[in-house]
Amino acid sequence: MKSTIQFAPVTMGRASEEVALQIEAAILDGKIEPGDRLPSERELQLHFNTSRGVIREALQALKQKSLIEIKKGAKGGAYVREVEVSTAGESLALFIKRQPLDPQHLIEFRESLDRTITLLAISRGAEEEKIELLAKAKILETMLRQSDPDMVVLAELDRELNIMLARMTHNPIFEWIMQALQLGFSSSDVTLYQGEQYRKETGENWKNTAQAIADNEPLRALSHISYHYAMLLKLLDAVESTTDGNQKGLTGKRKD
Amino acid sequence: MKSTIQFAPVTMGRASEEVALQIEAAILDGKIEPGDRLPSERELQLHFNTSRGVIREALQALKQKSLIEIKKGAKGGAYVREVEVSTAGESLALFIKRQPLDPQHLIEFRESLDRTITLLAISRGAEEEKIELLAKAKILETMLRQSDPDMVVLAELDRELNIMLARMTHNPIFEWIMQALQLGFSSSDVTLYQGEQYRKETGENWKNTAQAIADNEPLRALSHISYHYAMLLKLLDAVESTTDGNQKGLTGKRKD
DNA sequence: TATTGTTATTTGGTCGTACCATAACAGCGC
DNA sequence: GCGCTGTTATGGTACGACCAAATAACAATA
Repeated sequence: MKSTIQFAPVTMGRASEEVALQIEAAILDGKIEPGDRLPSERELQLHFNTSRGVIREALQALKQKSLIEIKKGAKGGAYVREVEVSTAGESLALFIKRQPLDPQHLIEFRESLDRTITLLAISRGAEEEKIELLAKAKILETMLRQSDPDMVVLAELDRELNIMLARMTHNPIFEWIMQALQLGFSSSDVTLYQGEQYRKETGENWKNTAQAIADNEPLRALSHISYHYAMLLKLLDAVESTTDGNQKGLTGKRKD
Repeated sequence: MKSTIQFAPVTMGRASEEVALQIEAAILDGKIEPGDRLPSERELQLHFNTSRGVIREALQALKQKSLIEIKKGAKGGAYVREVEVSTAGESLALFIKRQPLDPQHLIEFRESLDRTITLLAISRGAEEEKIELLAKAKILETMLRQSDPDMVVLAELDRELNIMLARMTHNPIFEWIMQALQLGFSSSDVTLYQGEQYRKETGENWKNTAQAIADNEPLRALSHISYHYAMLLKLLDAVESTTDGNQKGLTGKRKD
């Protein structure tokens, strides 16, 4: 549609980066909007007066940043993506995966986050949201009572509960942080569920916490949260003392 | 050093993604460590039994994720990068640029974070750290009293204070989050300092808060923090009412 | 010996062309 | 109208060549 978009020809440095920067700037400035399709690689190749490889590398970079989405075939090409919460979370998740964290630090952070979120959820969350949260918590608890629950479904449900709670703050930043955390730790959290006692108490705690939230009783909710994390810490100590510490706990890497 | 690293040849789907995934996995599993250099593009081309373009696109993706760093010339190549905090911050910055956040949400998040961090800093921070924090806070306050302070230096000092406080929790997660936030919002924070009243009160508040921390008086510290953010909100309201709301406040984009 | 200038080699960066794979579309025949 | 088939636009892959930069090896010189 718009041939008015000006691309300066490129000569210096890493050409692909220049191209990527120019396109990124165009997107950030809103000159190209989400849903728009930018010219085909062969056209861009002409616009920028460069080779197709350069264009491809630039597009690859933008795709990595989740700025664009690339489709094959006719009418394919690079489409500007919509902004999503999860988008930003991925890199944080990657970061978390690489940096082995002390589980205690993680727990401490999560507890503080949970407390804040819970308080906000109580004061801001809609009635229906609280009811839905409670319902889901009850489902989780029921599932956890079973002798041989499906770990994957379980982890997913736990994840959903956390995110739902974060969403109830009606503050996207908390939702974003929570999503990132879930993304980063989802794989390791599963292992925890294997402890039977942990399962049982976790289920109860979720239910109790959700109940307290539904009843608008912040102190009771916080109390349950504290209990939950205290238990987690205790469990962690037990695990660490048995395995003699050559592992990194929650975020540790497991051998294949 | 280790030629034992096995790369499976690639045939299906988007080859470059496959390559990227395999290398990423190798890095994440610790099979290749930070500082290590992976084979040259031409060698990888053979390992993966693919074209050089594919390899280049894969490397480009990993570079974008800040997993590797690419150098030219002899002894050049792709080197596995050290993990850095700023890495995670960049995507947050991008996220914020595209999705202007409601300043109130931002303030809310920062306040909750500050409160948690402050409490932890009081209980965990070493004496010297507290003294240093107080010293820096006093410097900031002094600078802010001047009629024509250097905004850039000021913002930098403010940033340092925040990060130092976060570091005093002795929990790297808080430090990371704070760094990411500083990275993401640094540009917009500067504008705030232009309000004279804000400057003055902010300086005093930092000094008071640091003093309270040094004195191990959590409640007093929290009180100052609350006051600070309350003032920020008030100021924000004023700004928004005057500009008639066509801007996004803290995170809004400014015209060139 | 130490410093400096030169050459060679390695390695990423770019270019160009050809070809393949796929997704949408346009006809065509039924 | 339905379904098949070819057409076409477009990304994905493959070679092959050359350029540019960084380093190393070596020679020349003070």
